[in-house]
Amino acid sequence: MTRAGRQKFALVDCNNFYASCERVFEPKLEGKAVVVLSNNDGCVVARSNEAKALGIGMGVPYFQVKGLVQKNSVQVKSSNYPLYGDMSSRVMKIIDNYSPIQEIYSIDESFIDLTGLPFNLITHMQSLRGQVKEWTGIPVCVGIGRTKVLAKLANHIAKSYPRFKGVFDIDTLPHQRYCDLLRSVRARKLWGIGRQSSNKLARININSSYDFYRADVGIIETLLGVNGKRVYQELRGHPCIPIELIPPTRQQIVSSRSFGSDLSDFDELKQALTVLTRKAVNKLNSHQLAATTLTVFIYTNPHKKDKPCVHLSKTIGMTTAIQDESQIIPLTAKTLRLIYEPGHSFYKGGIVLGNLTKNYRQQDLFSSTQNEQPQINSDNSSSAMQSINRRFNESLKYASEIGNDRWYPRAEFRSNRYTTSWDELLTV
DNA sequence: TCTGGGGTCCTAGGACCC
DNA sequence: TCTGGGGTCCTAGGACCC
Repeated sequence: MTRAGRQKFALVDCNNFYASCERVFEPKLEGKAVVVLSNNDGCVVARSNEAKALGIGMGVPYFQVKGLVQKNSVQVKSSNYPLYGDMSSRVMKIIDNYSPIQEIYSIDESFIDLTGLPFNLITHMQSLRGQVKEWTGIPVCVGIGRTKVLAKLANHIAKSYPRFKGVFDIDTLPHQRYCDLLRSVRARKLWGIGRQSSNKLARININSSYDFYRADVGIIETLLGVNGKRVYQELRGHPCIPIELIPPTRQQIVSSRSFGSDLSDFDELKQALTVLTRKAVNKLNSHQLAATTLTVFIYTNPHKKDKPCVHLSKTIGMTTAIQDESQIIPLTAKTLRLIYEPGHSFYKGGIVLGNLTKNYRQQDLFSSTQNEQPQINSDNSSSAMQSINRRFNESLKYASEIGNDRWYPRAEFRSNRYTTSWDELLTV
């Protein structure tokens, strides 16, 4: 028996989020098959229901479904992250009004804590759903359960069966019906059971969520480790994964891209990596963090079987944490120089700022301020540069950022940044 | 021709400590 | 001859998520 004060979680998940965002600003897409592509127009990362029905899979390379897309006049969009990010924050703000505790789990998902709320939860969540739709145009579904894994599963059911009108509480099922439901859902669908884990489970004849539910906990832990055990316990109604009220401080910041064209030339690579470094540093500063490691990497295309697959990377450590672009950008160039090998065509590259700490000034034990050239006050010059760039739309650049734009990712089907750029407002 | 980007956590193994 | 036990920290790789 569970103890009194049983918890209650809801997962609010936007339906086909990127595709839905595109529809808000282009209503003629309503009812049509829509797909949204990843950066560089590489893969399909979002599909409307109509596109799913055509058999366009999640994550498939775009070129593989181009024929299908043309034959069925599927509407294609490049991804437009400024737009999705802004729409996301609007949706999240509304959700926040429906519970005292909200965890923003991803760009299109929120967990909220409904424990002890004096409402009919189904009605409460129906009105959330209605308000998000009315105020933002984004359709959402809500799954309710006494653990996060169960709320996730309930959300899957809410999305799959229209008769629930977008809200489903899995705890309302009698035990027998709950077992029937588990039998109809593959274990792979459970939150936390990925491809490798489901393959391992299949080898001992665990295929459905019900098989998983009925399995021995010791076997699950041996096979899948503590994470698998947590999923197992949560599926049985024992909460193991708490709501994260405060987002944990991040441990690393990654900025990487696959390039619009393969790059061999050192200066072209340096240009691309400089721009990516500045993106990462902007993020670092916006979180008020500083980094003590920098990783630079460049890769050749692993899908080209006729050429060697080359992964070049190097991590360097700093004696003091740094957060200034005038320090980090030259380090990227220096590190790239160390790893660069001519003669390869690199299709992707990037940098990682790691071992992040709160941005406070720590003295370098090994540098003496005496007998040293006075340091240029890089702090002031780059903060001036940053404030100019904030005001004038990134108009100041480092010389090493300028060159040709061959590296720039493709985005053939990009919609406007309707909500974040004055030049790109929707005109009616 | 054409295959994303950004994260986290866990585990195993090695180096090192007393 | 006979070679413990317990711990930390770091790193690389794997797995998962959206």
